Amino acid sequence: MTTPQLTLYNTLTRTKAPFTPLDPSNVRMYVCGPTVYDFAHIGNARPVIVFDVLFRLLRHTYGAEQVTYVRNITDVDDKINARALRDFPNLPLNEAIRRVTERTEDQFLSDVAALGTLDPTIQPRATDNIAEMQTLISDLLAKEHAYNAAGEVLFDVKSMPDYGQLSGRNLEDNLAGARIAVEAHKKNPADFVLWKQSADNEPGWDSPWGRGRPGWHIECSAMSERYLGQTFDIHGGGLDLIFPHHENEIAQSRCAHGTHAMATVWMHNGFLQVEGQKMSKSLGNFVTINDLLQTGAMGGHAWSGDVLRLAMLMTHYREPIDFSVKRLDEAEGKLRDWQRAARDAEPSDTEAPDEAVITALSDDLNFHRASVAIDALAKLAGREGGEAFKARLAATLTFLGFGLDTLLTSDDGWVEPPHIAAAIAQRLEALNAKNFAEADRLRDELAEQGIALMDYKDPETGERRTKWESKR
RNA sequence: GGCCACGUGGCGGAGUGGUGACGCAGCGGAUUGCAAAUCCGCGUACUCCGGUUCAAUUCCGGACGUGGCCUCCA
Repeated sequence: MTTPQLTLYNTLTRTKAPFTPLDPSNVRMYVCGPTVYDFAHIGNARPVIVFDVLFRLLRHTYGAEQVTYVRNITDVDDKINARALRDFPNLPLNEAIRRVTERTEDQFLSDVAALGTLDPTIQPRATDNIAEMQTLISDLLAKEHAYNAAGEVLFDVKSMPDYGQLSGRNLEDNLAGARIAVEAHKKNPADFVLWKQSADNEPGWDSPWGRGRPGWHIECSAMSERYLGQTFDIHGGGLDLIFPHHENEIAQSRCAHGTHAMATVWMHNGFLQVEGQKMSKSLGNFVTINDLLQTGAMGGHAWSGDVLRLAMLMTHYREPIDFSVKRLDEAEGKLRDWQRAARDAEPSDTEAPDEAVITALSDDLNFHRASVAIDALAKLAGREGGEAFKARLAATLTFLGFGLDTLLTSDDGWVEPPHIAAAIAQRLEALNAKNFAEADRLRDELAEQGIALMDYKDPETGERRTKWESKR
């Protein structure tokens, strides 16, 4: 079977087009990662999950060793400084910052691992790439795309004739907005900082322009160049990064290198609301990945990471999502159906994921269409003689980053709490004595604990058996 | 104010210039001590107004609505 042609929507051209890697033996993707100052929220999880699916698809299409995926860790930022001062007021600043960034980075990595994501090939930190950033800034100054003013190095947007291509805005539009505070030392209000000076109580690095720290966009230009080259295939992130972040990355990289493109395809995931409202701390509906994994912040109980993953993928990545308990319930039900259907699949290293799933994903990551194919597969797997379908279903779920038994309970040697086994045995005794009232009482008692019983006949002996699952 | 997305049945969500995808929920049936699970069956939706067309939910224009960006933000 031939591999379907991958097509992707490109923000740069606002169209969907066939994807052709610059070098099929090394397909290169860069995704903007977290700024490590606080728990990642559920909105942060979306690009992580979406681009993980793309990473998996690229590995499937071009070969696992032929894909390089870089996701950075931003560990220099004024929000980090503020957090360090707040949380560790008695430590020296550098030590306090290190505590904040290490703790937050560890939390992020364990959160996203729970979401079923593969590790990116490389996860560079901004602070390990300061020298590279300085080289870029020097190049920009040498080519007169940047200037030094009031102790800052600024990018001169007027020096780039086609600035604004990605976001579809021009400098006049930006001026029309007129809400940008015009700073006197800027030649143009849209000019942005490449390097700024640090006070003694701020983190800083020595540079030709004095002790200071990098601006907000330069790190991605530096790290993508270092690990992926001056021009690479795919650059991804959230919708909100189109402007100014990605626009300015493009400006820096292209002007420094004299290239006509930084990345061929620019992909942006849509935004997310929580229960129909914009997520914000003031509304009190700010939900972190960790809240969902560990607490009852949404729906009164914790959720499995792969349920969060499916809830996120149920909607096309470019569409807005209303993240809600109802959605999570639906995702959990669907994933449980899939896991049940794949139960007892023969383990196999050679079984390939379902072709219809690959085809659907190859059409600009149409995950929902893929899930329809999985539904069909699950139905076939559940039937008599569905062994081959089971194996393919299991391979498909694994390929997509879902667990095979995270939602299963009493079957497959799942650990059964003794009190449940005892109650089930008692109930079967009552049933054999035709004492239905007592049997129903026991069943209700378990139901109150969230344990749902299901009776069925043993296929061999015709005897009544009872299985259970936790039900919320 | 400028720029950019998007508006499909109770909900989620594909897709298409011409016989209502699919899932969840719901309803009916089989099965069951009763349930659950499972299986079978059931749904005349495409924001509004114009235009193009033999034919539009699908193409074009406008209106309205929602969301995003223009300031750190996934």
